[in-house]
Amino acid sequence: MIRRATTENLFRASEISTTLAAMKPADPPKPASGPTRARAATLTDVARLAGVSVATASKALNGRSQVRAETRVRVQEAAERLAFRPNPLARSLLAGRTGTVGLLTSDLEGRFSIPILMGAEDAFGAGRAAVFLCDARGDSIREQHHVQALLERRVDGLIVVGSRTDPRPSLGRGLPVPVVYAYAPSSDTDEDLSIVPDSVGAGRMAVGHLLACGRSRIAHITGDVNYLAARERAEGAARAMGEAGLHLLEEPLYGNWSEGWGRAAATMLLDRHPDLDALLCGSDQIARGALDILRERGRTVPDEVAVMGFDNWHAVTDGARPSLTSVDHNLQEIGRVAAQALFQAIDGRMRRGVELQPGRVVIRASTVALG
Amino acid sequence: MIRRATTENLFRASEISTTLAAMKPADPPKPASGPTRARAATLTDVARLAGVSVATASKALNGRSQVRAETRVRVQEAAERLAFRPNPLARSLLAGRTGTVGLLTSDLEGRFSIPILMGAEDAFGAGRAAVFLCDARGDSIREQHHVQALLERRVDGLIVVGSRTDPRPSLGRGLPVPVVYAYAPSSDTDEDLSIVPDSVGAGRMAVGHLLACGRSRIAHITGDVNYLAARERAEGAARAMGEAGLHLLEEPLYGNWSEGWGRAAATMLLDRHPDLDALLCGSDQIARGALDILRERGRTVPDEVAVMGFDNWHAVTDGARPSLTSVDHNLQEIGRVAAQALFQAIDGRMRRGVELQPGRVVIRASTVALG
DNA sequence: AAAGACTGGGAAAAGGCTTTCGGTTGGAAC
DNA sequence: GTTCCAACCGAAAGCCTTTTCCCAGTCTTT
Repeated sequence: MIRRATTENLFRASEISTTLAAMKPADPPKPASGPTRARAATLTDVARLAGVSVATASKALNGRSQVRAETRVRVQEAAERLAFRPNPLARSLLAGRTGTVGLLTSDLEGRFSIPILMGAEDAFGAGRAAVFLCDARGDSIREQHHVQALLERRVDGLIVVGSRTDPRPSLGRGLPVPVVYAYAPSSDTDEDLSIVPDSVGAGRMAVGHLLACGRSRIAHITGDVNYLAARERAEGAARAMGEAGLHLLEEPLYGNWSEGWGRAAATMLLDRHPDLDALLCGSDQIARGALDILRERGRTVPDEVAVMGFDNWHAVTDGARPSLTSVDHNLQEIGRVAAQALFQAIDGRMRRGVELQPGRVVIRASTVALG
Repeated sequence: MIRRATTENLFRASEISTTLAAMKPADPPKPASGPTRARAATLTDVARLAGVSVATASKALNGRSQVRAETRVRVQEAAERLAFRPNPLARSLLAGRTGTVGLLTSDLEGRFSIPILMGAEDAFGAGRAAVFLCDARGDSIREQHHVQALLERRVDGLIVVGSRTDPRPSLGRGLPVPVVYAYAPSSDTDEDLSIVPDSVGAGRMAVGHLLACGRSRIAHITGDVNYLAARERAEGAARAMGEAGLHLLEEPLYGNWSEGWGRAAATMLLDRHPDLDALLCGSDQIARGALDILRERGRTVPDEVAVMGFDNWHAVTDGARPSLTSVDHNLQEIGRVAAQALFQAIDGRMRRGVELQPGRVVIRASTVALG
């Protein structure tokens, strides 16, 4: 059966939640008219089938030592037969730990959050913790709300993923569980742990690659000056030039992160420095714009001018002509490291401060050694 | 403090998990050396402070009728004072429902999953359910594994998000909780519910827009023929032409989803049909490639040739010259509808079959009325 | 042979909450 | 003065698992 959505079933989620406590106290809601499903086997069932007490059954299944081997086998077989799965609710009610963590993103749209989230999900999955995903959509009220909801659910810890590398307000020191900040560091650097990309290092690394290609007349176009990432990459680039006894052709050109700005800035630079032999662009999109202008002006890439970007965004780098060399920030690794640090913190070994994760240069066709 | 990652703390998550039950039965693990945190207030605390029994406290806070108004207020104030939050573990242990759902994606990288996930997360958040995120990375073994893990956690339902609109294997009929498939429909259309984009309708809609712009010599370049989405959009496009008493200039050109293919196909088409006045491209990236060729050939867009794509991927549409008209599949809405349907299913009102969600044309500068 | 040391196993408590059911009160009805 | 009925409240059971503690054997020691 194929049905097309009509207006009648296109209503919003807000209408779903069962009407909340009106003014008048109401008595038990209708007795769940849903189909009765077969009840899952409990430890009691297993114990009965194996002919032992629940205590023994528990010990047998959890590998405690006070059980005879033969009894253990009998219990295990019983558990197998009944497809018994211990109820994690009961288990964590007792243990105080739930084996869950909260992953709080500020905006899922941002393409930077996703790889981090993947890395974290991966690490947690391997460590047998489940991840609650919450998206605050850049709204701090909503964020606060989600934090409360997660704490009520007794998560064992939180990872807060930002969408920019600029410091963000800390969730505060009073939380009952450890928190790790990823990508966007917490402003409370003394107390909190943050895992962030090494932007200065990335800038340095990029220039290093261009220098290694024999380029020396290098200009830098980058994005919004209000982004710490832009300023730090520029700083790293300038330092790397300085250490080689060189200077950028001129001060970095700040603008925004768009292709349009890449085109505009590249046009200006080509007019002012017709002899430039490399263009370092603050993002792949800016680089993409610059590439378009270079082709229109008849400057061959990479022979006459080498071009590189940041972010290693495949959709952009691979479609470019020629394909674009770019600095990858290893975001997935940031997610993994954050998850691993959170595990440690939950175990009582909390690290603090800001930890920088190195990036790497991914070489494609837009850069090549001179001559 | 700022630290740079060194090899010693760059180890993998797999090393984290505490060594699993070796052959020899082992006794209780070390007694959690973590710092002791202030215990959260329980219902018992509230009851004591309010001078009532836990039973009354529970009834007062849950709006049951058997409580005097004055007593209720006293309990509420006590709860307030202690910042009491009911422990959801205890609550759902009793109720059988956890208020959690599993969101199973096949690949987080795919940019199609993300908006769906956002829509679902949004709807669930509004309905006060928490979302467990799991990424199967396109591996069915891993998927099975995650399903088991989610069921063990007693989720109330599952949403399975695919990365292509081609049907995918059903998780099966034996599951103890309802499942809704989003984007990729289940192959078991009789039993399962799937919410998918209306690709035929999208193709029809696109051609409709071009016809409305007064175009009639229209060609269609699209992606991989193995993708149902490609074939269905082409079908919709062909039908819309037929209904207008027209035909596409030639059969749809299938290739892949890249800019490179867009350039190659556009080149061929311009050679064969120099008089074409519109190019319908199966993805924004393909359209982007086509735009590049048109500009290089000196054909003005949109005056001479109108161009449009599918997916409404902002990063691509906005940077294009001129900005690209595209069909948006309303993926976020698909996520929302799926979440809402799952809620209903959990309440015992399960829908079945395949439900199509309509897309919409987002008009930008690459299409305009002729003359 | 008596005392101690293990071993295997069970009873019971704990964890926090909801719900059932029975008991108490005060007032209205007879 | 009894009977009945609400309204209100509390004791206790139940959800499912883990852990502590104790008991009954069995095996070593002197």
